[in-house]
Amino acid sequence: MTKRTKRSPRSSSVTTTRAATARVPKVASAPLRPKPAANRAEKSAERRAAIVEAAMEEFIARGFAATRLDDVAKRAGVAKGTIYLHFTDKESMFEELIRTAIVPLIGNITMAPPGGSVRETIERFAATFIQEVVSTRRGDIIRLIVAEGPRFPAIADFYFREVVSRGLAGITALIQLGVASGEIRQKELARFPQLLVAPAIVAVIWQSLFARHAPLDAIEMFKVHLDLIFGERRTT
Amino acid sequence: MTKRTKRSPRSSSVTTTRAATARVPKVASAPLRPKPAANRAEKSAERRAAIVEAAMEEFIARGFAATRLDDVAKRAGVAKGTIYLHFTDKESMFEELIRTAIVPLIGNITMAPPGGSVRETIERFAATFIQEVVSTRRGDIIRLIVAEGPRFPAIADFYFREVVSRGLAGITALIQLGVASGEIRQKELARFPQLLVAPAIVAVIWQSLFARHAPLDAIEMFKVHLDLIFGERRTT
Amino acid sequence: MTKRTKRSPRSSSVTTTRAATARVPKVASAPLRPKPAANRAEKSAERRAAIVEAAMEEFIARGFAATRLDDVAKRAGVAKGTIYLHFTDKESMFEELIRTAIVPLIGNITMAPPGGSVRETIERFAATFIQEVVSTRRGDIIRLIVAEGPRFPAIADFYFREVVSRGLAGITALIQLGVASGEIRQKELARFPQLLVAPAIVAVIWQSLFARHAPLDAIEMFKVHLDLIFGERRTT
Amino acid sequence: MTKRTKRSPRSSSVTTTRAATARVPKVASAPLRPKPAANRAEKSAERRAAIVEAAMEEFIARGFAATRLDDVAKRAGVAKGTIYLHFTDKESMFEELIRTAIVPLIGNITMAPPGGSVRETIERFAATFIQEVVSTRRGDIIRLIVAEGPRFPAIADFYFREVVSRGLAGITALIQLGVASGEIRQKELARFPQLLVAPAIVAVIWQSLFARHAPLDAIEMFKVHLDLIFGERRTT
DNA sequence: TATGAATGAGTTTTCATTCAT
DNA sequence: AATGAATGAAAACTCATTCAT
Repeated sequence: MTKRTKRSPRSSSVTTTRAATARVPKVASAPLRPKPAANRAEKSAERRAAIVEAAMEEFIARGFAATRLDDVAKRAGVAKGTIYLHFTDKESMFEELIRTAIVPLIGNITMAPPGGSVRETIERFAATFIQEVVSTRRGDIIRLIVAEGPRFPAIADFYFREVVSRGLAGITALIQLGVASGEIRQKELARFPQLLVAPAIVAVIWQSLFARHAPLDAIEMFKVHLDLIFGERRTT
Repeated sequence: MTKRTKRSPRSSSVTTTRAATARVPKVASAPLRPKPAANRAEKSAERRAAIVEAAMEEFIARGFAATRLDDVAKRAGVAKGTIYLHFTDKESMFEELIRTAIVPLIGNITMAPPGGSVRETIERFAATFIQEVVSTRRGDIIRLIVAEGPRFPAIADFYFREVVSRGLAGITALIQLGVASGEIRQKELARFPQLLVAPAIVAVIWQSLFARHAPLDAIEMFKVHLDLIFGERRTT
Repeated sequence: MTKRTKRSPRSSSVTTTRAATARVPKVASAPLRPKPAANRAEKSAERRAAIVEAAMEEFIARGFAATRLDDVAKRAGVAKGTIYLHFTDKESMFEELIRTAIVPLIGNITMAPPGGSVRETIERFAATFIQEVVSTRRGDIIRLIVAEGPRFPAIADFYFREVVSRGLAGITALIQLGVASGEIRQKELARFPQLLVAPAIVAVIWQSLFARHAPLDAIEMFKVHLDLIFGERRTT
Repeated sequence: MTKRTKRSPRSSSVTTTRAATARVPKVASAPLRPKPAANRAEKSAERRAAIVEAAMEEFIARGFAATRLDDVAKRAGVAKGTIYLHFTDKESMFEELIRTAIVPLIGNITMAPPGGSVRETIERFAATFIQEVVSTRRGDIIRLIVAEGPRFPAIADFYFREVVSRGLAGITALIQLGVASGEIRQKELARFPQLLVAPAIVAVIWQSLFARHAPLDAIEMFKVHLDLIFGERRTT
């Protein structure tokens, strides 16, 4: 993107739609049919999923510019040309990948069931987030966005719009709930919902950069963080 | 190799004038001219500085892999080959840049004068950090480290050793001081000094990714953060 | 990397015709067409052969260091990148070329049919060698080995192992045969089989360096040489 | 040479002259004056000799194209620019070097004192040649000429004119002398004086390519060779 | 004269993209 | 639809040559 002079029409909306419909849950799909008897569409979808999976791994491991489509194809078990049957080019592939990657995240986030106290809700959400994101490959996606965001404004924009602003809105609501119920003393916290998630972000970064030097217990850290906000906790 | 065409005479249209202006004794010449006419060593140092500066800009803007040394040279106003007089190759240039970039950061961190309460000390340090790092180009260096760290383990290692572990050690000491003096109620905080700096990290990331969508008052956010740790502040 | 401008459509002006001509079952297609239309594997082999041929010419004409792969590609009628589909890099290409170049030589050498006297056998071999090597491009390969050997020890090693030591062993055997049969009086010759081939080597060198100043009748020279060894010959 | 488009006037005659007058016998010059008190001209001559010496080593080790003037300068202990005070460019430096390198060889060759039988004369000459050339760095110069000759026709021409044709003429005369005196039975040998020196050439090549695999006693080999020509020798 | 930093054309190598099969 | 050989623009790196000091 940075330097590309003329970009052929990429129709990001179309591409995104395609991604949404094509994306087949990798593990769940297998049992549906006996392996060999997959039809055209299914096979194509499988191939696409393999490419997406492989590309994700490579992009995470090397970043956008250093990733070779050759490697992606090899890892996905398809020919290089096949990638171009599913994606316009490397750049749009990357953008689409990042976009589709966060779909499940949003699902989990908004799915947070509302029962119990505000602290419990947040704790539950945090536990999920840490287990699903910080400790997994998805954390690397966040790092990837941090890494490539400046060069892919479209991604930063999309991410801000679809994830960050929504997520922070939800957190703000929770904080206000907590303030109203007296669980949270610091009213000002609602002005900076980022403060609530900051330890999670730091945990994500820590895992990919420094985990091997000094492992970090993200859950425990987050609990201490919540103690700062809600006051000393009683149990573990 | 054998193919090179003869080099055409460079800019100096009148070669004969050389004899007139040149021939100044090396060492004695320095005092003769005031500022603009630097000697060889100085000029070389200037060039190197220009390369470092230009490379920093390019690396920050594009990341390691997507940065072209051609562009670095152009931006620095030197020839491509000149870069190789100062750095072995692109990779070691990058590593050296990252390393030298944090030297001033360390300076500022360790320079923190010890007067006043723990909160005041931290507040002072945070203000400096935010002004000097979050709001400047140096914040991008942190983002760059986050972005390229996994591909440059040497950098992550160096950074952990020289900056992170030292910084966290200092912060831990401060926290323990605060706990001892009663300023900080949460003893557990000392186990996770990352919590103290998390908002600063988040601010850095926010600035480079989302600032244009929603500006963030990092200083104010940090104050609210400190209120969580030290209890409600009195003044603004 | 990110900078690439979109590739303009290559030579094939009418892309639509592709659908008509394509879609032929891979394996079955071969017999359909006679000679000019080679299949993929054949075409690749042809290309490789063209590269080998072109590279040989260039290496012989310029030596290793001064040869440009650009020229090799141009001469072979392929794109620069195509070379790298067949060879790892310039150096290994050179080494492989030299290695494969001598295979036919070895074939000819060992193929020497055993009939007649020792002198006749040697004469026959020498005639073959001179016709096939000294007077052809292959002689230049020998000169190339002499030229580049010191910088490519692997080549010198290989050549010594596969060609020189074997060839000299064979010659030694022949000499001993001749000594035993009384054809050769000088028993000591078996200690220096190099003496037998020395004129051929000198002829090779002479051809590439001095032929245009003074042509050399290698065959006649070799006959005189054999007269020294076997005694005066009867006919011319 | 091969590709160079425009060559600035190199005035090879002038250059050669310069070389002839500038060339100071390296070892003999030192005792003439106490080391530190060398004057301008002497210093310059010393520098030039150092460059010639260093260049020779490098050219022999790497060939023309692969030799870097940087390395030559370093080895000679001068600055890179200094080379250009003595030589027009790399190419003319190479040509001049090759030319001046054989001057002492010619000296030794023509200096051969005429006493004794033809065999003795040749034996004496061969011994000198093997000791002075085959076993020394000068043999590599011959190999260098073989290696680079085709790319430097001027060198091949010069060498043929100044060394080869003269040398062969001398050898032819010797052979005719031997034939006349009855020492040599093979009259035809005079038609191919190359046969006489072939073993020496082969020895030179063998030394640089295969000596480490199988050492070759060049003197002994040459004696056997002479036995072929003159008949069995009596003593060693 | 000597120096060596600077230059930039030239060379090797890579890799996104195309297209005949 | 899938393949993967072929392409060639672009990028890293080299090094002969220049020239200010």
